[in-house]
Amino acid sequence: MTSAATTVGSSVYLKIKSDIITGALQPGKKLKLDTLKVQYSVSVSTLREILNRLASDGFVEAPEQRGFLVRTMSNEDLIELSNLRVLLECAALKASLAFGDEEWEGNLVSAHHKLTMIGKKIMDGEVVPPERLLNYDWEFHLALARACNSRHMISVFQNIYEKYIGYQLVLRNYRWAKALEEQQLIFEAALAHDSEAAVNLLKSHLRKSLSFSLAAN
Amino acid sequence: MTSAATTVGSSVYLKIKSDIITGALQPGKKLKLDTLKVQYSVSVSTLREILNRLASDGFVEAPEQRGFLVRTMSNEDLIELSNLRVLLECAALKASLAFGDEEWEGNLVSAHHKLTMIGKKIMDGEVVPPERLLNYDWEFHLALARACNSRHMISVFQNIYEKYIGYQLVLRNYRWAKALEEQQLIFEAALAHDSEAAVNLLKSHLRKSLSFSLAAN
DNA sequence: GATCAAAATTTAATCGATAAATTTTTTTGA
DNA sequence: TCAAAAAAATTTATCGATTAAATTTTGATC
Repeated sequence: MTSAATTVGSSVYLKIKSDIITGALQPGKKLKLDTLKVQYSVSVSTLREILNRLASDGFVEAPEQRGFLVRTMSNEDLIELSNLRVLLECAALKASLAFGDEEWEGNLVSAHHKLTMIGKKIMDGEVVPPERLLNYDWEFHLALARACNSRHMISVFQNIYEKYIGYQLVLRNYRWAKALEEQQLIFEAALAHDSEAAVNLLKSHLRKSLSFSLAAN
Repeated sequence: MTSAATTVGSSVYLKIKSDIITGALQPGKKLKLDTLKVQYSVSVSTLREILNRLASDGFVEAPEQRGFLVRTMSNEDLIELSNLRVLLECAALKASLAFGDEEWEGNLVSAHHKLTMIGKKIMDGEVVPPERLLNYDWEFHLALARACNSRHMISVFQNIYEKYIGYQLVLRNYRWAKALEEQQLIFEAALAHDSEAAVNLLKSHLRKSLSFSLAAN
């Protein structure tokens, strides 16, 4: 999801963020400095830098004078994040379809192919680490949005996506088969440069994904 | 724009952020730890926590292993931020008009009144600190969006607004008269619960504001 | 005079220690 | 027995110092 890091600070940042997204660090959990210090082999100062970043990102809450805790996520939050995702991702997709060139299409085909491959493996009962699948899911959705010509848009979208996705990662049996079908249709509409169809299919995909998560709760 | 802070960390955070927005710390400027440490009377560790937060917020760039610098802003950035503002603020306004109750309207009337008052003072040639005006501008736009029932939406919107507004703050003679007229019309349409008109007026206001900033560059 | 390498300097990243605040426990008095 | 106050323990916020990396300067060579 992000590139390799060279400093202690950024590698532990990525690790903790990933641990929050995957649920290894559970929502609401108190993040005590002395404990984390040992767990991640890092000093308090560096740890505090990391937790401050994560607080700004919205993965950690930081009530004044009483440390840090993993952000909690209500159904309300999930709905809000999903709505934001629809708003941002649909706008980005529309722009991508307007601006996208060969470079963009090539990247999209590649991302779709990888997602399909790993999807088949899962359907065949093969054991696949969930982070791997999530990564391909992200790459596909990023590929759709990428040609929108707006770094700021992509950056906001990525943050919202990451916050949203944690919820689904916990669901052990997500509706992978259905999701893959829907993504296939989005892909085809995008390649055909049928903007309206692609946007509607994406919107519907995201809404169904939300309903499933809410129901499975 | 934000409430008072109790710790050294958060008060200096607000100060530095404000200094970046107002241009007291100029775009591209290297933020050397030893220098800032003295300037803001704070230790390196606390300073680094602050700069990490600002980096996540997008006000500061933090290239690996080479410290921090104030983020630069190209015309391209300004256009992207304006487009995002249109997308987010219009969606929020539409939702506000659907959900908004008496509480919301009362707050909006108050924000509009304050903005109008200070606008008149400026037109009369009175000297008003730009941060004050900016604060009222923010309060008005926040009041429009507030009833959208989405904390996440408001939080993203605020971040984009703050990044965008820095540009205009530098312009000593902004088109205040015109802007106030436009905001008056938006206000009236919002109170009349004319969703389509309000959204279109807001969109047009934001586009004109962008054009002005680009031309004045 | 230009180019590269090595040394010196500056700057950033990381660490452990102290001070300030919060939370928990114990004590005291009704 | 309970509640409030005081004391102790834990935890956070802040600081200064050390280590490591990047940048600049110097000096040697072509």
